[in-house]
Amino acid sequence: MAESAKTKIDKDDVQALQDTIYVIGGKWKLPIIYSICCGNKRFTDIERSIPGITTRMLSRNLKELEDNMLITRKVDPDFTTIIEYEFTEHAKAYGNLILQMIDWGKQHKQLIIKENRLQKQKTPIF
Amino acid sequence: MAESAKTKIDKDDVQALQDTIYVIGGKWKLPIIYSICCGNKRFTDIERSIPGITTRMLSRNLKELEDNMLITRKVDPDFTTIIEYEFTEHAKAYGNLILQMIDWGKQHKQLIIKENRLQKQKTPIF
DNA sequence: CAGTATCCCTGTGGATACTG
DNA sequence: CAGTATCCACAGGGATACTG
Repeated sequence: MAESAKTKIDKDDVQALQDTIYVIGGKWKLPIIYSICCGNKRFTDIERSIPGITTRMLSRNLKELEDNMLITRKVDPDFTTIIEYEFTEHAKAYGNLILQMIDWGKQHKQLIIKENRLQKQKTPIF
Repeated sequence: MAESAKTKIDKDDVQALQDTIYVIGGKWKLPIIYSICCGNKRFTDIERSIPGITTRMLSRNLKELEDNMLITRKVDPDFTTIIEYEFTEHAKAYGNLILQMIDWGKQHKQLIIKENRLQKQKTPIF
């Protein structure tokens, strides 16, 4: 009984975190979500708004986001070349998180730069 | 001037999001952070608390989190086999985000299950 | 415009064995 | 206890070219 408190954690929570990262993980998911957040709806607009993304990556990631019901893909009934991506209601509950991640990322960058920790990184972020 | 509003997005924000996902991305980072959040401090405790993680993955990810200054590694001056991982102050500002991600992950899971979208996933999460 | 198709490379992660 | 070392598989991602 004198055993030091072995803290257990909720396995469901671990699973939830892994699910979350599975859905929004990878290099492009958050930027794409953010771009749509900002009002971009069409493929080429989203593509142009995100520096460095390729059509292939955009296409794949849009599909995955659609599979995970974060966005919907709508084809214009008259002009089938007009396709618009929009958030689902479910995804909108997520917007706040994104803003926080942006904030956190910026703060983090400042910190890392200030502390001159760049050398220790195998794969520097910046 | 009749051009439809081409929405631009803040490139710095995109970068911040990519930095964030770089730091906390991958399968194990969030679970590890969460485990430490829950009070686990030592290697073996953390390892046991996260289902499926291997020593290799834990070791690597702890090191990366340390490089990114989210945690500190403290060696007991008397017992060098006692090593404790703790959050930096910087990382604590992050706790709230984690709780939100757990929440979101759980909600998302419910939704996906309800909508019977599982079949459409190439790599089912659940 | 809104994507596919190919090819190729790297990094992440898993399995297993070993160590100060 | 707290890790390394090795080997290997696969998915994510980049470059480039092509299409309805």
